[in-house]
Amino acid sequence: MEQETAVKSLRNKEKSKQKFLAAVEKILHTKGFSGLKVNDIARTAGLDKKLIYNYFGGKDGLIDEYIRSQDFWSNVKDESGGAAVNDGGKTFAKAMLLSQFDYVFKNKDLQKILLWGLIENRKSLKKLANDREETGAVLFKSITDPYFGENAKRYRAIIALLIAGIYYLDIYATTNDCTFCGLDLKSADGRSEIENALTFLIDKTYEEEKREESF
Amino acid sequence: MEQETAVKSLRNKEKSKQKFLAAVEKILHTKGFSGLKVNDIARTAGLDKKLIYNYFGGKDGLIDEYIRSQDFWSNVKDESGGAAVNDGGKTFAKAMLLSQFDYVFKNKDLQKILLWGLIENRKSLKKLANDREETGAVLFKSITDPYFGENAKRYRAIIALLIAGIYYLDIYATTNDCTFCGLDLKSADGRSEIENALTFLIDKTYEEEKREESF
DNA sequence: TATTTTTATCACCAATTGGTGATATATTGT
DNA sequence: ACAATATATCACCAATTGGTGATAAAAATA
Repeated sequence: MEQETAVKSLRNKEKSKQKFLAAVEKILHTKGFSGLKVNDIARTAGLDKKLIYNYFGGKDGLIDEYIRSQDFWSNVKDESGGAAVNDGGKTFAKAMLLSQFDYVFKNKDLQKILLWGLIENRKSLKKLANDREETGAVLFKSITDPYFGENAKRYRAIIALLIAGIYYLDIYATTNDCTFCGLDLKSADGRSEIENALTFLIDKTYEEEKREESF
Repeated sequence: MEQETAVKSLRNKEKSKQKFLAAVEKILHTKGFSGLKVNDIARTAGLDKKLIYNYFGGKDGLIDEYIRSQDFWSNVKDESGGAAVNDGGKTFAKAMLLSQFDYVFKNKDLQKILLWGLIENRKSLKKLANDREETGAVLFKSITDPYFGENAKRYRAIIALLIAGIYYLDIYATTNDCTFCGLDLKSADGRSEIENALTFLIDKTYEEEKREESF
């Protein structure tokens, strides 16, 4: 059957699968998801396209497996691992938003995936969105919801707006060299301005709550 | 040559061009911009594809002319036409953000165009973005910049984040039935929560400035 | 070594893509 | 009615798309 140490052999199924997955990543990075054609993928991988059907059941299966193979949120999840949360998640929220703003800007593959999720209705993409929702849900339910009480939903809406804004601005900055609201989102100047706005808005959001809390 | 009242005739160049533009809109609405193939466009228009090359110089020319033909921002520009701006643009900003949130959600074609601008580098799309920038620049320069003084840039960053967030959330709500930060962006409940957050954040933004202004 | 199974390639398919030259038909002007 | 012109259709092209059956070659098994 199979051998555990089947690495040195020229014909290696696992290695070939990895080549296809790497090809998907490369094409996604260079041409975007509209350039993901079976012929191109096979050519990029240096293998025959028939193997895509043999190993993944087709183009869709390969793409789904690629998306599943990427853990796009792992690098951003535990940025401030176990930081102080006795402030209602204020410092955590700040750190999370700032790190997301930076991480998404640098990770062009993630940008493509985010965009993809806005266009195509692929199951594996929905699973990705669901994962992000579930990790967020833990944070909300355990920390901010009890802290903000009756205004918990408004807090969620604020975070939603800021996260979504971060996504859009980062993607916009990559594909468009035009400004946005007069800000150059590629320059360090423009980006620090966004960072200032993020911390400012979070500060204001918690400031209000503190006042209400002390009635 | 030509006649002004050339409407009743069966062969009418202008009418045919309009048919092509309408076909682009229909396909864009149903299949998205990835479905914009010359053969499909011609079939949808009920005309021969050769005319696309004769009249528009090709597929790109046709698409560019479609984008130019649409004035996507006209409906949202003068929502609060000449409203009170002696409050530093506070009420105007609120009205603008809320109307954008509603308008973009309803206008699926505009969503496609916004998405398109995040993917393809089409000149006509950049012109659209530039138009939005220029109209915004007038507002910023004349009203909010002098009002916020040294914090003018931060104000711009806040508006950028909120506008971008609105875009992303509206598009997300259309193509994805999943929640975002636990909010159902399709339901009236979830959407009013976002609206609350928008007004809240604008209030907070101006509140701070008032305090600083009175030193 | 011989055989079987796995891995990979090849040739080929129908359908679709963008694009064009030749031609037909309608409209206009004389 | 006639030619000239504008409008539209048609047949066809090469290149690319997704997809498959037959076959070759390497590896594992006997």
